[in-house]
Amino acid sequence: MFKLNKCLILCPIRNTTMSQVELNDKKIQILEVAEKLFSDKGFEGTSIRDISKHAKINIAMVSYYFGSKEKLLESLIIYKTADLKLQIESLQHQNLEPLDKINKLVEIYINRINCNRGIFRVLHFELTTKKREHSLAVFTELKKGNLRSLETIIHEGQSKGIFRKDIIIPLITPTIMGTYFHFHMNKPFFQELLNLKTETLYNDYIKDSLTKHIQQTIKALLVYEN
Amino acid sequence: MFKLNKCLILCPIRNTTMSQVELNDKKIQILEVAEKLFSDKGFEGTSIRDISKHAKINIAMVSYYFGSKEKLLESLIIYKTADLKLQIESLQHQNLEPLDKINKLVEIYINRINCNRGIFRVLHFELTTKKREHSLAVFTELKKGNLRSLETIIHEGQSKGIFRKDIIIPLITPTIMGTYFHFHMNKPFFQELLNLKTETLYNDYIKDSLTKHIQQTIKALLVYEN
Amino acid sequence: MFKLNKCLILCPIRNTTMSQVELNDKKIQILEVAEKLFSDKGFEGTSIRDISKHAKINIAMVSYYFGSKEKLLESLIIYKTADLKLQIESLQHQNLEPLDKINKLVEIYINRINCNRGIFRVLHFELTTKKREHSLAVFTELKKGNLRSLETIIHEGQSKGIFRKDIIIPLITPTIMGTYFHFHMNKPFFQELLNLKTETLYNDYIKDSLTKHIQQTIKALLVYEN
Amino acid sequence: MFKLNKCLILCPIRNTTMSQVELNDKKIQILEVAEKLFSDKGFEGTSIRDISKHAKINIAMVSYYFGSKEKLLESLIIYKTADLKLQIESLQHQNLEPLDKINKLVEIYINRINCNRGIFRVLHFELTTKKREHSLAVFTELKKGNLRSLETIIHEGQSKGIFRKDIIIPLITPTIMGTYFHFHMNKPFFQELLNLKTETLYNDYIKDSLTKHIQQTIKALLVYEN
DNA sequence: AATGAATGAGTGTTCATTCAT
DNA sequence: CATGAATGAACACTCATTCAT
Repeated sequence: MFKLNKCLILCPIRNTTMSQVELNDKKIQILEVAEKLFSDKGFEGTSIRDISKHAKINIAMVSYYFGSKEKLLESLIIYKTADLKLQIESLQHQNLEPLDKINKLVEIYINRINCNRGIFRVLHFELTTKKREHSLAVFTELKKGNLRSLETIIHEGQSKGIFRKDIIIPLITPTIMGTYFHFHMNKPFFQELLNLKTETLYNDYIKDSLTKHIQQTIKALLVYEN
Repeated sequence: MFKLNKCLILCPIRNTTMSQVELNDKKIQILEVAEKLFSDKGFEGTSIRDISKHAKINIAMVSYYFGSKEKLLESLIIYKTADLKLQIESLQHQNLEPLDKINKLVEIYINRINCNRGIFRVLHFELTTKKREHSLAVFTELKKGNLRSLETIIHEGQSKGIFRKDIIIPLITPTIMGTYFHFHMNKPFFQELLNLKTETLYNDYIKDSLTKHIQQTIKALLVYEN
Repeated sequence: MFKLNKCLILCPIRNTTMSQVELNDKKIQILEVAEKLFSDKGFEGTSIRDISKHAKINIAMVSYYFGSKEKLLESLIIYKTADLKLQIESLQHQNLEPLDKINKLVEIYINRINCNRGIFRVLHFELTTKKREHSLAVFTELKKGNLRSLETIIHEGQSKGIFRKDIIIPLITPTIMGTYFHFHMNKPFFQELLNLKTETLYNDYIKDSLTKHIQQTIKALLVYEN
Repeated sequence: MFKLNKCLILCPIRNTTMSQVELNDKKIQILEVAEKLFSDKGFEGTSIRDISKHAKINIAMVSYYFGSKEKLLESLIIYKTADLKLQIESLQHQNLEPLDKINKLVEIYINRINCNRGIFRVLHFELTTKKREHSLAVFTELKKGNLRSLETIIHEGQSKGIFRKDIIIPLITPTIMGTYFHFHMNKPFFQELLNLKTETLYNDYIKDSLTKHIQQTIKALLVYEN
């Protein structure tokens, strides 16, 4: 329960005014459905008819509201990534030890991604496809910002003598995010292996064990000296 | 040069007889083209027309040879994953220290995946889609086998007192593989960030710096004591 | 300058009350835009969206004002052909020699059609389509009236012994109008051929050379004896 | 009967090898249907469904055979205009008086256009639309060639002192063709007016009276001196 | 054994029109 | 009175697949 709340707080706030398109309830409904279907079946594997059926709206509404299927994807990405950046940035101004900041950062990352599985899946599936290199700009900016935040924290730890210096900082994010993604991509495999039969068990495992594993891994990498 | 050879040796041997379907040159040609296109544009984003055009074969050949587009994907997976398992298994019988075995294992993993980028991308993109949970069996067996090999090595290190014991072994593979995948999925991002303008530079970075980063990370995780 | 004025005088007077529909400024605006677009791209090739965009009105206005796209076309034809008939009729009561009357008639015809290129194009393109045989009534009446006027003049000339008698009067109008239309339908061809680079040059050519050619042709036909 | 034969002889020979696309029977069937429908309802007013229904072929065949609806139109134009030029050219080498040549030319023109009503309607309707200026090239060349033939004949007549010299030759074609077109465009009007109830009567009127009217007109224009 | 021809189902999109406000 | 939102039908076109040869 507590965790669920935590997640909701971190999830993107609905109906917030967006820079590009106004979002009424029906648009949001379409976006939510699209996120789920794109995430489940991929962009090309999802037809506008699918979306309209699940969202219980007329077929023509998607083109009417978003212009095209492609633009729907763009709107979806903008909508869902709108407030992703902020929390990481705020972290570096908190009064915490570098290691605690890193642990916190990992927790935020995993929690945030896990709450937004759908869109992150889309981001990874569709944006890395050569066809759609274009919509990548927003996502790239997000990654750059996050990397800068991470660098600030690690440099702080390095100058305090806590973190070792022979590490490649840009490769730390792949380790954090990649561990989560690889785990989640192989969800059925790990559900069977680790006996995580229900969604709740699976989610709890991510929030507890997996998060802890990643924190432990990053800590070891940053602190351990040969 | 040396590395390229190494890679070629590890890559799946062409024309090897397969259990299910006989592969003549034309079938292989189709499979190779399919791998590239599926990897670039996804399964749904690739049409049989695309494949037949690139493979310079008749459009009806794909259905004729493989039965359907879906079955082409299955054949592709079987074809490309056929000899993936063997080398990891042989590792545990080599006369090496546990840590060296781990380092070797990471190297083999990354090298193998990197040589087979295309099919791994397909495996991650298409097999994790709900639509195609079915073809997963082969892949699952592979993962289980690899996990057993890893466990053997780590248990050896643990019983020798070299590796710590409070680690979750099944989560180590996600860290190894996930780091690579996340890096590769964001190829354009890292190419710009790390100034890896050419394919050669990019590949060398993976084989040197990225592999070393993962080895360093896993080592730290296994060896470091709080 | 003089000719331009002349043209304006002959053009349909705006805001005149019509029998069937009242025309406010917005309706007229729509009609004018519709004429241009129908003329340029055809009836089927023009969408209500096009019209509403160019006329800067709401998309629903067209259906609201005119009932349907089809009825808009009808309204357009009625609106634009409303005062076409009058001037020809008045001609026969003027105190002129038959040949001068014919010359005058040709001039009026060509000038009038040229001033109303748009609607005449629509009349020829869309009304001759089997789909829309129905709206033809107005146009037919117009043609009948004009033919009667022409007959009166020619009969006058024939009874005066000026015009030959072995001519088929109803075929004279096709020669007059057809020459103009065929010229105008091949506008780009003749603009290149006759070096009529600007709109002004093109219009002047019609008002001078083309009109004279038609007058010369009709005169020869009427007067020449084998 | 005789006239029908004459027409058939002049009409484009089917199944003749074409430069660009091979035409099998089904393609020709589609082209014939397309010609009729485009002629009746315009290009935009005709849907691929219409064509496929009338030609009793699958909807997909049109795109399959011709690539697109637009390209179908192009193929149609090329197919139907392929052999239009030749006959006019051959005329100037015949041993005839200039006036007879002109009469012959008018007869050929009218006969040819009348036999190919459908395509000429398309040529005039669709090619003069701004949208499709592109496919015009073939047609333009045809017109230029025809104009040159006409000029040769008239110059011959002028140098022999038979034809007057104060005429604008390029405007003669509009008079010939335009008279026919305007007559045909107003087919229902003239059918009623001239009591041409059947198709045969209508066609005979064109071949006799209309042709004679045009010949008479052009002769008068060329020969008559003020 | 291999393929060109053909097809029905499905794609994303645009259409003219309606209707509640 | 006027309009933004919404809709079902139709659009051109592409899809994977089949089948006669």
